[in-house]
Parts: sequence; structure tokens; C-alpha cells
Amino acid sequence: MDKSETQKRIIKLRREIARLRNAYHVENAPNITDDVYDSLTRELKALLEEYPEFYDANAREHRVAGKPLDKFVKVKHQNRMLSLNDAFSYEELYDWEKRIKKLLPAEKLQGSSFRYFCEVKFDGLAVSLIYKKGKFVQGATRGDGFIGEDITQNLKTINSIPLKLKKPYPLSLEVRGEALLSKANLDKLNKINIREGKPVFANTRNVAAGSLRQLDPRLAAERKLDFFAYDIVNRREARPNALGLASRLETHSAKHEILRKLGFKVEKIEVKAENLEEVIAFIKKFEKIRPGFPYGTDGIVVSLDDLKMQEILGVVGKAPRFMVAFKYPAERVTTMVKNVLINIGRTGVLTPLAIFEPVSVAGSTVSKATLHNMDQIERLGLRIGDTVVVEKAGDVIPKVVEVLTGLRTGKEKKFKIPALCPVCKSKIVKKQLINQSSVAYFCLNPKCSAKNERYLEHFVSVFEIYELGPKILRRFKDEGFITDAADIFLLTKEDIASLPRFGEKSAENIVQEIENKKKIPLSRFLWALGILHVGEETARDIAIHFGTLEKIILSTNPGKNFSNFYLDIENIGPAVSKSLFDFFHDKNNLNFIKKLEKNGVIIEKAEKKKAGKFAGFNFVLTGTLSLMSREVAKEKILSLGGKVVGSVSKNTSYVVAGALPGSKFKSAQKLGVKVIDEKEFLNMLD
DNA sequence: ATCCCTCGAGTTCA
DNA sequence: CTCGAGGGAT
Repeated sequence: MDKSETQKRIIKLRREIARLRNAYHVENAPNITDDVYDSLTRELKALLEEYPEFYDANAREHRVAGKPLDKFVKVKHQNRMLSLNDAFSYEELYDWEKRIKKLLPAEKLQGSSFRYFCEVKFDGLAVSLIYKKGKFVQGATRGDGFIGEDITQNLKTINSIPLKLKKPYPLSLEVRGEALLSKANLDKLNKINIREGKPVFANTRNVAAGSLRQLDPRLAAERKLDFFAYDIVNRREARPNALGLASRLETHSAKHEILRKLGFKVEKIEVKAENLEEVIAFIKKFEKIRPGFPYGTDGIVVSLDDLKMQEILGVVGKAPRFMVAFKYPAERVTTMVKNVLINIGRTGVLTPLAIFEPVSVAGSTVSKATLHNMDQIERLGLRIGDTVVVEKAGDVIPKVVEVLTGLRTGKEKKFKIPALCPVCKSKIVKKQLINQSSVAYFCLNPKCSAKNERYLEHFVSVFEIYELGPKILRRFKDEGFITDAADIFLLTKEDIASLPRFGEKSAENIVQEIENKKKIPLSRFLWALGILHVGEETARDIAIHFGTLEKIILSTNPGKNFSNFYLDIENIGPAVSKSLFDFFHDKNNLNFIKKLEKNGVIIEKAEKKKAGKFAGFNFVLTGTLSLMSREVAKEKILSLGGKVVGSVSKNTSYVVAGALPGSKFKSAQKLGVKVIDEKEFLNMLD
């Protein structure tokens, strides 16, 4: 970007940020915009650092969000409520350390008093509580840091806020902490909302903020908020003798101890750290706990424990120098789409793939995401060059959620499906398979090398020949060792070992692995054939119906040309039936099957499913199973006559939840499906 | 014709 | 995990 483009980008960023802020604060839109807002603000900050001449003191990004509402009484804070600077990586923590060490006198860095303190950063609403003579007299929101709203009545409904302090207490005290809702209470609340047809809350913070802004404290009371204290502000008034201490407070960690003694709830997960390595260890430790932590959190607050050092470092702008918030990676970020590429699948389907500037999201760096098909691109309105919002579905798969059209420059390009296959140059058609309305585009060339490669990969994966990955397959193909999947079974140790970068041992392993996997049940064999619409389940249905491959082939009378041949099989309708009929009528396919058998593939007969004790039961597996692998669990269920399905519905009998279950766990709760853990599952097996 | 549920197929990163 | 599409119930 040149300078004038940067300036335009800055202006647009400001506008977009303002729009999101408005959506959040005024229209009460769900705060899915939150991370996006942060992401854009960061970009703006970075650009302004590079080009300080575009800095605009009046621009909105320099003001603290959240003006006091008119409905509530405004309160001037006795001590300004600060916000924290963020660190988004360990590197930024080290930068911070470098900065503060420069500012501290050398003698302070010696000895044992230089130490950090780490605590959980709750994702709630920061509030300030004033106590006089041990009694809670006033509570306020942060507001703009100087002036907040008096929400005393609402705060009094929170059980974990003591109305009276435990002795000994000082004459006057200001406590800072976070008002928030537990995840469990959010779920309960949302359950009720669903039942009553009301919209669900996106997160605990929205509820906390919304509840405390209710004018009627009874509404706030219903929400069952919680409060965690984390700071004592006016420690000059909190004199040692008033607190029953021998000497004055010297560290931040000591404040936590005092808060506990005064009767506040203070989070137990916290640590004193001698150096940043220990800080990072704590950050990593909590990252694992975080998903199961009962409250929403967005990071770890790291502070210099020694209060004198805090004083030396002081405050710059609206944030203290002695404290920093380490933020865990956001779940939604923004990035720029550099290009859209095309992938060709086993069926010849063309799948567009968005390539974007690598960004860190939910713990990993992503650089591409599938766009599924043309319809999806049109729905999103995506063009090459656009700034997009990216998230990770189920914390794993990157997904383009939204296009920020407000940031367009006019240079964005629309993406078109190519007329010719990018690999084999044959014509691309929007093929209607059986149904009239297919959205996908296809390369129909049966010899398309991309298609064939995908097929080989599918074949070895169904045969579970793990030693042969995509790269190796490709190499064997390029070397001329294999022309089709059947050739795999003729590979020799000598062939493989003759290639550079393959040793005797790995060649041996590959050949042995192939030998071991030659025997295959009929159902898997059918699946491996890659018949359109015939996957794992359908293949099983067919295998059980016929029993042997001969019967399947014989059943297809080559003389007749109708395709309702398989309709009497359970779960097979016109589309699959036609696909099967077409497949077994193709001479090439029949020859391929013969070749496989000639090359040593042994097809085991399918047996009728025994009616086990799981007959008629559908299982869904979620989370990480620790007592057995997913594969094993699946096999056990199948062998007892049950079924394993991929998604939860009201037909699901049991959801087996391991550690850190995903969205399936939630939908099970929503649908009232029985959730069991691994132990209960094992008990059922006996 | 229209629902809901499953299945198939393609997908990402560590 | 997502989206499209097939199968079956209504």
C-alpha cells in the first residue's frame, strides 16, 4: 500500500470501527462484533504507528468507549478507573518487560522484590465499590474512567458482594472487581429464553452488562450475577493498623489476601512469578483450564507485584505501565483475501478456496479457508482483495463469516469459475447430477489427473494403508509405478527402494503395510470404489443386503436399462440406485474390480447385522476420549448393533462426551439428549 | 411439497 | 465442521 492508499484505509477503518461500536452499544447487537472490532482497531493502531501524520486527536478511537447512560445517576470516581494495555503474544510481554526495566532504577532490579503477579482476567463488567465504616455504600460502573453510573441497587443483589466487611476494616475503602455471570447460569438463562422463544445471549458479559443496566433491581437479582474482587485502590486510607497489619501493604498479591480477609470472593487461580518464563508457564496452564473454567475470561493480567515499583512506573494515557493484559487469541479476526483458488475433488467438483493474509485466530495461524461453492461466494458477496471476518468453526476449521464491504477501495475483483479445468483444461460444466438444482461445477473428464489423484488418496484411506500419503502416491504415479489403484498391490520393495529418499526400511514398511491390508470387508471395498453417493454407511447397507460382490454384479442385468434396481434396499432411493446401476454397467469399472482381485485383494463376505443390545440405538461421540480411541469406541458400538452418527438430533440415544466436548455437547443439552461420560459408556458395554 | 435427519464430500492446522 | 443433497416421514 502506498501512502495515499494507507490514508484511505485509515479513514475507512475509522468508519467501520465506528459502525461496529454503534452496533454494539446502541443497537445491542450480539457482540460477535467484539473480536472483529479489536482486530480492526489493532490494524488501525499499527497503521498510525507507521504513519503518525494521520493521527487525529479528535478521532473516536482515542476515547474510551461506554458513555454513562442518562437514566442512571452519574458518579465521579474518586480514583480514575484505568484500562489495561494488551499483549497478544509472548513477544509483546518481553517487549513490555524491556520497557519497564529501563524505567526502573537499577537497584530495584536486584534482589527478590522484582516479581510478577498473574491473575485471571474475567470477561465481565468492571465495577468500583465504596465502603464506609465497613458498609457498602456505593457501586459504580467504569463509564469513561472518570465518570461512571451509580448501580448500587443492582450490585446489592449480588450475593458475593459483602454488604458489611469483616473486621478489621478501614474507615473507608474502594474495591475494584468484576461483576459477571457464570457460564452455567448463562446456559440456564438461554434455555429459558429458547423455551419462551426469546433470542439467546451470545456471552456472559452481555448479560452482566445488560443486567446491571436494568433500572429495576429485581430484574438484576434474577440474573444471579457474581463478583470477584481484584484490587484495593486507595491504600493510603487502608492503613496498616486499620487492617490489623504490622506494616503497610507492599504488594499487589497482599491486596488479594486482604480482600479475602475482608470477606470478598477472590479467584484462587493466581500465582507469583519470579520471571516472565514463569508468567508464560501460568498463561499456558490456564489456557488449558480456560474452556472448563466456570466463568468467561479473555486473558491473564500480569502486574509488577511490588507497589512501590508500580508507583514509580505510573500511568501513561489511560493505562498503567506496571500492568498488562495478556489476551488469548481472538476467535474472530479480520484479514485480507489475496486470492481465490480452485480445488478439484475426487468427483470432479470444483471447490473455491480463499487464500488470505495469514492471521492468528483461536490459537493457530490460518491462511486459507474453503468457500464451499459459488453460491456461498455470492451469499458472502466476496471479492478478491476484500477484508473479511474469519473464525474457526468448532475451534478447528477456518471459515469466512462476513465481508466488510465498508473497507472496499474499488480495486476488488469478482471471482469467476473458470471455463476450463485448471488441471486438465477440459470444459467445466454446472452439471446436474440427478436432481435439477445442483449448485456445484464439475470437471467431467474421467482422466483428469487431479481427480485421479484424489481417488487414489480416497482408496488408500479406505483400505487404511496409512504409509501411503498424498505425496508418496503422487511420486509413485510420476515414476510410473502405478497407473491406477490396483497397481498399488504390485509395488515391490526394490521399486520403492530405488527411489532417492526412500531407504530399505521404509520400502519394507510400505510393502508390508499393503500386504496387511489386502483383506477387506465387502462394505469397505464398496466404499473404496468411490461410487457416487456411496460412502461408508450406504456401502454397509448394500453389502449387508447382497452379502457378496458376485451377487451385486449379477443383480445388474446388463441387458436392461433401468435404474430403479436397488430401490428395495433400505436407505437407497432413486439417486443412489441410478448411480450404482451406472457404475456396475461400466466395463471399465468391472475390469478394475477384476484387476484388484487378480492383484491380491481379498473381499470378505458381509454378514447380516446381529441384533446386539445396542440395536436401534444411535450414538454420537464428542470430545477427546481417553480410555479408548474414537475408532475403537465406534467399533464396539457397531459390533453391538448400534450406530454412530455425526450429529446430534432428537433421534440420538446417547452422546458420549470425552474431555473438552464441542458443540455436540451443547446441542445434546438443548435437545435434552442423554449425555454420558466414558466411564458410563464402558459400563454399558459390559 | 415440505419437513427433518443423515450421509457424502471437501476441508484446516498442529 | 460445513454445506448440499438424498431418503423417508408427513
